[in-house]
Amino acid sequence: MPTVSSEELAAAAGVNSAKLRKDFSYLGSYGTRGVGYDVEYLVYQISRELGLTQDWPVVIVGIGNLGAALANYGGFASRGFRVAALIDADPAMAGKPVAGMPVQHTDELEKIIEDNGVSIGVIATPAGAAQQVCERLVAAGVTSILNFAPTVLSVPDGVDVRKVDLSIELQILAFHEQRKAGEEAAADGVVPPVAAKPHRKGPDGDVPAVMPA
Amino acid sequence: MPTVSSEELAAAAGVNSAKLRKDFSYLGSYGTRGVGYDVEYLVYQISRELGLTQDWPVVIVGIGNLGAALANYGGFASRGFRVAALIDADPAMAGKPVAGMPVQHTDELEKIIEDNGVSIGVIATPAGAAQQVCERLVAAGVTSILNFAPTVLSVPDGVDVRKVDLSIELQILAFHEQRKAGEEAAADGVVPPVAAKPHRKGPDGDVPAVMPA
DNA sequence: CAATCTTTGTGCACGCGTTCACAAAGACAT
DNA sequence: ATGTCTTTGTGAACGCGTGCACAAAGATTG
Repeated sequence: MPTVSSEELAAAAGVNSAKLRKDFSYLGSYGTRGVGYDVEYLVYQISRELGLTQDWPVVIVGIGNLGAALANYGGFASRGFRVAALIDADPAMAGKPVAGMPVQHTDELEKIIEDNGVSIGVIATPAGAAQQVCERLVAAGVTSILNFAPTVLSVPDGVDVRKVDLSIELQILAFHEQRKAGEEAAADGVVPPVAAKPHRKGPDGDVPAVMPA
Repeated sequence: MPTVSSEELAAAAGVNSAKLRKDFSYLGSYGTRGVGYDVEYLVYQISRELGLTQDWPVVIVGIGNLGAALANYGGFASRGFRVAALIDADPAMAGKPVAGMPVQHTDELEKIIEDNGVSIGVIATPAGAAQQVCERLVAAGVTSILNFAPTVLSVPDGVDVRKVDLSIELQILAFHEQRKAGEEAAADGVVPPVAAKPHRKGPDGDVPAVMPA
């Protein structure tokens, strides 16, 4: 029986082995003392807990470049997601195949959601259309929304929204890039604009808490 | 002179006003006691610290659906990012206009990066090509990489990589969706599969620490 | 100019998550 | 069967970030 120890997994993942064992114990995944965790059982437990063993039908609304990219993205199927439908407001798109699936018109939205028991919707429309689409999704029974449109959606209680802003990640890179440049300049004896007057150091001594590492 | 107090900002952002003041004090942004912060100066300070006032030329490699979506994304320009070039390995794409800009062939990669002083690269290629593209970017002088390809990139020290996995956000939604369903079932007296044997509760009592809220 | 009022900047304490460290459990060898 | 060795599961301690609370600063008013 193939097994792994918490120590091996921790080293591979770069985390503390005790934390890993605590997290596993939360799942109720019993390991065997002196041996480790049964790999197969562990994979199953984690998959189940994360919802990977379930079938999650999702609809993608707004089949522009981003919507098409999402429809073609291979990572969904392997994680239990099934693209139930591609929906777009443009009548010219209707019937057009994207990722081997015909695009359907927004008029069909409610019917599609009810017929497929969809509870997760992806919004990849322009910002202007997002709120309206959101409301129709929610009214039709969707309770989780992944929003790629650059707008903050307002939803009733009980509905989860996650907003993905593609430029935020770039922002973070630029922030670090800037401080790389600043450090070099400092090493050269030039005062960098950013660190010109470090009035006070943050709690971690360098990076403000609001900025992800 | 228009001003804001930390209290107002904190209420608007839904955070603690003391934390907000601490973060501001890190920036060296002096407020005026009894008055608050000068809005204009504050905006400038934060923009500068975050790198929004700088010009960040970026290249996007891999102009498929996702690359095109990124090229068309409006949120970049307003945050100091300038798309210096779109690069693709397909010779048929070369010269084709995307987002009002001709796609250039991978052969030009090194020259483009050096000519434009690019230090940030975006990889939107298929998984198979990502590592190779990454190495060429790094060799040409790029020190920050935003990776959309579903692969873990290995890079030398001093190079930052941020990986964006579009399915992770869906995963998180599905996780919460699952526990919503579990709670309903529990309320109905049915034992949900997830919470069937909660051997041990996590530190926060419910959600394991590895799962974002 | 003195008194009062508002809001900042920050020391201090509390709480939470991570890590340490070890007893208990089970495998494996003798 | 007994002892040894490995690895789990978890209580306890440590450290860090968040929030409280207040003194200092400056504006504003009489």
